[in-house]
Amino acid sequence: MSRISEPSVRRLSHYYRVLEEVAAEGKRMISSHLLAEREGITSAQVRKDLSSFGSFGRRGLGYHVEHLRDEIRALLGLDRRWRACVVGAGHIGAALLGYRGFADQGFDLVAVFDADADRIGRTLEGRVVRPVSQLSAKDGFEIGVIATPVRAAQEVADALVAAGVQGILNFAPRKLRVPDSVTLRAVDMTMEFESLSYALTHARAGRLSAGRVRRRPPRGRPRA
Amino acid sequence: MSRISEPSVRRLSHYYRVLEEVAAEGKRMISSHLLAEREGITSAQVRKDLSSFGSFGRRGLGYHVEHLRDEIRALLGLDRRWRACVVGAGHIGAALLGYRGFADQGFDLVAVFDADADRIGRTLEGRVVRPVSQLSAKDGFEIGVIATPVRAAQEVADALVAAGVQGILNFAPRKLRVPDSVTLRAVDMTMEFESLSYALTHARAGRLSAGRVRRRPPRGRPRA
DNA sequence: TTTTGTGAACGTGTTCACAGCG
DNA sequence: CGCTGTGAACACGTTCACAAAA
Repeated sequence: MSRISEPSVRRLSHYYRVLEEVAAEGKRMISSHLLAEREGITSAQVRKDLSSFGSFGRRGLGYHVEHLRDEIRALLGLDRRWRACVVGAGHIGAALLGYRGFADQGFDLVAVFDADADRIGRTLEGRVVRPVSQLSAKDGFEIGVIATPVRAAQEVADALVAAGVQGILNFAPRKLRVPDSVTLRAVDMTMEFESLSYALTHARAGRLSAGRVRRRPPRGRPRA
Repeated sequence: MSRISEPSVRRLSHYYRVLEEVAAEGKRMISSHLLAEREGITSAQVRKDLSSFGSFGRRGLGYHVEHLRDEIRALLGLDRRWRACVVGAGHIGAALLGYRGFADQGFDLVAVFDADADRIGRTLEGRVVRPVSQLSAKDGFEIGVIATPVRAAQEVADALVAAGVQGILNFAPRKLRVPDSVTLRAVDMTMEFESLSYALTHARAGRLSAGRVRRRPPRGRPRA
């Protein structure tokens, strides 16, 4: 297990979901081809990804569903719980706090902060909104989620770093600067809309890059 | 302007934002180096990206801020308005409908649909929630946004396609199947959390791929 | 001199194709 | 035979480095 590419890690998340589904269906083994099919990628890609982490499959048989699922869960760090806080008690903050799926995956959004005096003290999805000035290391947050307006985002990022978070998930449409020791991920909805707009605008002019269409492999046996 | 890569289009969105800021600051010209600095990429990348769309710069001077901004706006298809609808009147739907930024970029979220009888008829961010069964081609939606629970996502995607949308933005954490003629983009918050979790889990073991750190170019003149 | 535009070099991720094992 | 694991080939995106233009 040497250097793992980021796209590979993202695919791991997908494999994990498929495996959860397949496990629920009661299947015991799954082939790289079947795993790939649900994902829209090639079976070679699946095998490459998995083999870069270890030898999880059995030649001639495929992968043991539950075993592989557990291995991936551990690889992704989902076999533990993460303490996270949300900064920004607006619409997005509320949406995040209200979504049960995160807790199911081990992400506990245990606190909400906001700078707006009108919001402080009110309850949002069961958590009392605290003033952002109270953000400190003694709460032991490992992850900070930024759900503020753009103008506040960098300032909040700095505060989160000062509070000792190891990772930040940023929902504000702005590139943030954080020290190398802090991991940053961004969800940029505005950019996604714009990327869609670009694709639609250029779609009829020859289907340029309008959608990352991925051909399924020919599926027949290799010629010659 | 031949084949444009998707990463290149996404960077275009960033350039656009920087140019809006810089234009507001009253600057007339900007160099590829300055554009790159705000973005954390190399100036060569900026020039490559821009030159793949046309010759917008002037050697020795840089790029004219307002002109380049307008060119990119047109390239991204932001010089027009898009009719979009949101399916799913839950937290995420509400967050999207409540965010003014989309309208500012030309995306009009003109309607909300939901399958839940309790929600239908209620008002959400100024729009009356309509039954998802009413979704039809006569509303002329160009873009459909899926903000439903996972289990409903594929069904809703099919309905949107039937209603004639050209593009779909999916917020449900599930791979969707749509015809090639429809462009699909996905915002997967769950995956983003998991990617963060992976990075944090493996961070101390040698800083593998924990954060896509991009070095600024050496900045000195080329040696030799 | 400054800074763009771009072919060439490079690096990285994906696909192929087959050896190896069950 | 079926299917994984993997080196080799390939495709693609990024960076370099320099000629051309202002």
